[in-house]
Amino acid sequence: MKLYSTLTRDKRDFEPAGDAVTMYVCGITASNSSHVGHALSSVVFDVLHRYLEFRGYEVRRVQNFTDVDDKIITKANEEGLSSEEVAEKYIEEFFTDMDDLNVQRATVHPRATNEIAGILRMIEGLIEKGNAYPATDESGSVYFRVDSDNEYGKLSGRTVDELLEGVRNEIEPGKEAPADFAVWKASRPGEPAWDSPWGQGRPGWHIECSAMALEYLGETIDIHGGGLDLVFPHHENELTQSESFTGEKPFARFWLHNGLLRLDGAKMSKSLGNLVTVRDALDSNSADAIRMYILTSHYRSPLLYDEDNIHTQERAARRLRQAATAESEGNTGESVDPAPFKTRFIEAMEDDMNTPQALAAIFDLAHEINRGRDAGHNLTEAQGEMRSLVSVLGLMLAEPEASEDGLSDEDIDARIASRAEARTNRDFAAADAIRDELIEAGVAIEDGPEGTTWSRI
RNA sequence: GGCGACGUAGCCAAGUGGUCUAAGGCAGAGGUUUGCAAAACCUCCAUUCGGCGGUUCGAAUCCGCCCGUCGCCUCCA
Repeated sequence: MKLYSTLTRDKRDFEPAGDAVTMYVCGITASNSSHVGHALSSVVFDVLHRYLEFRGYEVRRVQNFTDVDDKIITKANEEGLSSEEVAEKYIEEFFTDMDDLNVQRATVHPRATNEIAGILRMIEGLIEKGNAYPATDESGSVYFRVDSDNEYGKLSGRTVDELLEGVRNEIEPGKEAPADFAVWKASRPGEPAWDSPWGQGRPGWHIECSAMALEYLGETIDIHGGGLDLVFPHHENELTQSESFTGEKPFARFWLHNGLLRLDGAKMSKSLGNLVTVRDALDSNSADAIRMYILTSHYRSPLLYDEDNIHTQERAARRLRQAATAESEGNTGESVDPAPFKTRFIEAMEDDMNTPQALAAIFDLAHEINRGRDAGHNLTEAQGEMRSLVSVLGLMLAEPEASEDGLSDEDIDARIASRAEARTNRDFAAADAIRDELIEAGVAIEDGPEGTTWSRI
């Protein structure tokens, strides 16, 4: 499989260094409900995980939670809760959202606050090696000395000089140089805090990920993933900390970054106030439609959130569902051969996870199955293969469930029976009225040779 | 200001030197089927890839300029 790495800026053949693929994906900061941008990133790496397993690899994926940071503390103060309670609430919500999106759990979901010991070991090691130093103003914070790594900037393609050309560079007291960043933050009274050799404090954001990757995946990991907005400073800092601490390079063999979701032309983010939460999206769209919308564009491209465009995927999803459940009307002895479509699917996925092409192959297979159905060919093998390929993309092709205020299955069956009677009596006006009523209630019906079937839409 | 990405049919979106007379989805048109529909199937739907030049036997794909959109440089998937 070829994958594009942000570090080398090209596509390269990917093989895991060890027996299992080790993958670290940056998770959320548990200070708010997850939005569709988080869903995008999670779906992308979920599909990568599923595909690698489909190709026979064992995958060890770690996705962390940042459960202590300034925003969580602010939120806790606003809501009169503890930091832990806020984090717990949004972590649970994240899992519910992701379950509903059919995103599989990572192998491990570590939380920063459970990893303090490893974080402290790492900071102490960095100080010993001269890569970090306690704040010069004795505040109790610890900073990473960017100057100690002459390769700093290699991931984001920036030099320290360029970074300093940024508009604002307030030099925090206690820093030796403006580009240095905190690995340990001294806490103020009332904030969550842990004991350390430098006093009470909490870990800096970047060091958490370095420590958790080391703890659960080792000194060198195969794939590091996250949103494109994390390249700088988060991943740049994580990289320099990890390589400085372990002395092993590379920290990550492949750096994968998904393109960002935009809304009304701007990136979806809390600070801009243009959020659509995962829950909002799931309230008006099926998980399959949301996943298909994400997967019809390449993962590295930016994606514009558009409710109408997502909704059109419902119809596309239905098309696949129909093909997967179609029943052949004859028995010619011939079978629909899925092999060429499976080959196309694999070739597409092998090329830096080209899910739009992979989906195109699935749609063509669906087309072939439908043709085979009309021709009376055997569909069993093709439909089995189709379900297998579709599941690599995490699509469920499930019938929509009955909504609480909708008609029950029994109600629907009863109405269809009345309609059948009306049709037998050639009272088409009455029959059509029942059909319109069912459509209004979200039930589509189909008259076939063996009677009427229905499905929720 | 610095760094970078993108501009393909009505809409979404692959493709990045010849297999492109450009995938797939949605929408649309005609036909088969149907009491009528729906779904399905068949056929059609960009001589063209923001504009203008250039390189090349050959460019949507490379180079230059221009126009337009967007991202990062600060918390962010």
